Amino acid sequence: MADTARHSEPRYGNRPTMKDVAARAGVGLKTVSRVVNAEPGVTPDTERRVQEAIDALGFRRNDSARVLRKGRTASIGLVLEDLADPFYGPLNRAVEEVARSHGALLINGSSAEDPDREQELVLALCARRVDGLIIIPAGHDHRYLEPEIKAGVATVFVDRPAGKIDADAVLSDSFGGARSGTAHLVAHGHRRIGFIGDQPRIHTAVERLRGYRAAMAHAGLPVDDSWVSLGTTAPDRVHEAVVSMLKAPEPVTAILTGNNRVTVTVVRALAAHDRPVALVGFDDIELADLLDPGVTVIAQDAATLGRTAAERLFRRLDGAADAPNQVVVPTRLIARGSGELPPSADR
Amino acid sequence: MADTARHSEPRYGNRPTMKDVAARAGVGLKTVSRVVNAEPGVTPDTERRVQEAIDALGFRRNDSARVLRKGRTASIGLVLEDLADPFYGPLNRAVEEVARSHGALLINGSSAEDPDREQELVLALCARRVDGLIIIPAGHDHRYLEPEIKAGVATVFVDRPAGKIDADAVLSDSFGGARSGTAHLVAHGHRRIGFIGDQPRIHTAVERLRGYRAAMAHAGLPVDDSWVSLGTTAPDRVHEAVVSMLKAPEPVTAILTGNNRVTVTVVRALAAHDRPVALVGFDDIELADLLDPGVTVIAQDAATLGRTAAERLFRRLDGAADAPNQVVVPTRLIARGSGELPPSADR
DNA sequence: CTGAAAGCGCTTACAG
DNA sequence: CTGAAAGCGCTTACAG
Repeated sequence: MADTARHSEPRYGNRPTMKDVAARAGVGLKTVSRVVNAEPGVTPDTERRVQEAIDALGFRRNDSARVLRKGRTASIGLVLEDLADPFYGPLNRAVEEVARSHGALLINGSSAEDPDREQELVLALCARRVDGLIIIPAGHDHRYLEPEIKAGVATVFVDRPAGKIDADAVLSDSFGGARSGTAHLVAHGHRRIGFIGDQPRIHTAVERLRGYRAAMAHAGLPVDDSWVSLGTTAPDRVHEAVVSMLKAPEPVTAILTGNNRVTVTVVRALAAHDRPVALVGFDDIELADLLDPGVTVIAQDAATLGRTAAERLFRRLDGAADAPNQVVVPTRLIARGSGELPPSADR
Repeated sequence: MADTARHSEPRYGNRPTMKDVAARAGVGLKTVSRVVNAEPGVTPDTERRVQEAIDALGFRRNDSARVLRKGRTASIGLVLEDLADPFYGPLNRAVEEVARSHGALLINGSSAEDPDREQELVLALCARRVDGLIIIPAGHDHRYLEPEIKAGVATVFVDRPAGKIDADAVLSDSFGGARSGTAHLVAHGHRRIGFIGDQPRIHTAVERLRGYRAAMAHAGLPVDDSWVSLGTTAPDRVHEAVVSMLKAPEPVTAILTGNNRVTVTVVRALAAHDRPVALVGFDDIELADLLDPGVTVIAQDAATLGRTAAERLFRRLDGAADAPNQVVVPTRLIARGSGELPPSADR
């Protein structure tokens, strides 16, 4: 009764509050709260009066205030590498669906493969007090997250593991996938096989290289340094790598690529090449079956990756306190033609 | 001094607050606030003491509480159709970049082309008091948003216009794009051209159909009912549409598709067909240049769509109060072969 | 330079 | 069935 109507500074809006509704309906604040939250213990008549006031004023509960009092924000953060990368679309959507089924909203953003930007974004999300975080890490040192995790922010890494901290992670079987893709090429008669991957500071790039090397070693095949190229996925860089591998005195007869962006560029480069070169790509790509030859790939299940990570997160939020663990999601080789080409006649 | 340490209920965490920091540093709350927000008027010595307390406790400002007091949440909502659809990836990312440059976080979600889900999501975002909304609408009646917009939630529609309310919108030139794509096919000698589009309740689907019809009319060509098929983008549905158009006594010799998902299915269907059929697709698709023939498309600029919408939104938030308007982003025809095929010999 | 009080819009824990 | 008071963790507007 003391401080009724001191209007606030120009904010974006000037929305009615529960206090306004209470005043208009001639009831107490708590009664409005009961109606808004469908709590029992309100006579139909009172409820009707409150509801009328709500409708007349266009009241909508401010969940930001609610959240402050309740302690949970019912929101989770998802930090991925690039919202525009089609590989992450299904992962993003899968996380959203799980969040939705738990009544939580999804805040997300791109790290742009920049560790500083990742940290900035993650900490901004912590400051907003998201209940949990799902992170596709760009950096390799996540000790900055320790105080947050200790303070109760559930965190699950996906696609790549956390660096220097012990945390839940859901990963694709990069090593196994690359190994089986390479073995597939070997089985089709190739002995000089190139590998073009992403930057070596990216975990999956290193794992896939390891898988490639393991398969080559298993087959008793040497790996020439010039057959391996790790770097950015910029088309120019990848294109040069292809050209140099094919121009060498002992040119490769097959190539294994480290991810979808590399695959696309390699397909373009090979289309311009005179001699057929076999190709197995990591990650499935749209229309791969319609190219000539169809592109043989090691497909990851991005949706399963996202769903598994989100389910793990909500289990943590529901109190699961077991030790952090890693889940590995299998990959699947899909033969479509490019990986089954025989080596072209040795010069 | 009265209510020092009454520990709260089990929430997710139990983080230190400014009060804790103040107590530990032996200063007032406001002094902590000054240090945390880098406001002037704190002696170096005091600042150091506060900073030490912050570090020791692992304090991080609760932006949720800050936001409640300040009135702006520094977050915007983006509601699109499907986070997994590659068409929306670049749009999503473009919105994120603009938001980021304004210090705002992005909350987003999928409507799954369901008007009820759209409304539910939008209102949840309003309850969180996002400063603004960018919406790719699924529904056709947005009057439910009127109280929110009146209350100050800036809103920009993108890709499709709002229904039954006057609001900013940023759209692709669907009509013009479809018209020029159709005219392109006519110029290459086609007279029986099919159109396979999305569901007629989707604005862009209708506009593209209109563009198709306008071009046909302009060329003095009749349009047989059996040449037009609107419906879901489910592969089965689209496949059937293709088959039926090609089986007719007067089969079409060219097809214009209404979006990327339809295009992909049509490409697959045509690959299995004996006779070449010309194709122009709405939306560019990855690897379109590598197919044989390359797929001629009407490319939309999804990133420009997103960037333009987000910039409009922040201009509104900065006070721009001019009447709602529509911005139309041009499309671009990219000839790659499939749209330049001549009509195959008349039966 | 520093801090106590009031308030942002809700919910919690009580008391009637 | 109903509501006044206190509090969530900050910032605002003052006063010293």
